[in-house]
Amino acid sequence: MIRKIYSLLLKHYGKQNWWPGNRFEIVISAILTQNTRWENVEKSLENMRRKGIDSFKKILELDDGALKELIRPSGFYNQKAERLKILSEYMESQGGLEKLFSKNKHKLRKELLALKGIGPETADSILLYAGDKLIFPIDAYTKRFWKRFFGEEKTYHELQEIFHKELPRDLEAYKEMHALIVELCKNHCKKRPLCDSCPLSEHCKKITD
DNA sequence: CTCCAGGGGGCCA
DNA sequence: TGGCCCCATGGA
Repeated sequence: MIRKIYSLLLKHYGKQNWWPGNRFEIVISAILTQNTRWENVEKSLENMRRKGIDSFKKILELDDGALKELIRPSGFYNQKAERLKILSEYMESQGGLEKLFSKNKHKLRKELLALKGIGPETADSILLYAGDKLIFPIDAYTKRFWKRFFGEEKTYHELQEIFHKELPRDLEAYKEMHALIVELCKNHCKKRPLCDSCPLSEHCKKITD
């Protein structure tokens, strides 16, 4: 069923091509986008580019006030500035992204989760989109989608196991499916589902709370 | 004006 | 990953 949904969503919305940028930007935007609209994250990324902040080393060289100012559009800038610093120190201690992502993915995931400000979704997004690891991130949209579609609430781990078991073992499928579910929910899985025009309407249970 | 976004930490029971 | 509150900007 997951594969069927994937193919329906792909046909309806097309390829999303999330996070086509470089690994550095993917990693920092994983923090910046926490509970924040992507358009606001782009403003912050543009601020960083304009100042030539293109490495974790340069983030560490910024004083806290300057960093907060650059990322202000993404909201929660006090805590996100602190979290970017912590993440940058970790990244610098690892000797570069190549070495980092050559580690065992489960070991790396544990290390990321141990950092303040990195929870399951942020860690898994970094591993999938920056590290090209076959790990499927579960976000609020995915939980909402599952509840609408199958009528049951599942935990992060339960949902992740389901997608890992049923999705094609294919990086593009993982990356696209996560983005496609977000696109679907932005349009159709809100509090009041708009089942009629939903591309999955024929398969949806039409849960209305 | 209100609502909420591509979460996570801290704290509590 | 229990539940609740907090963090903050900016678009609709």
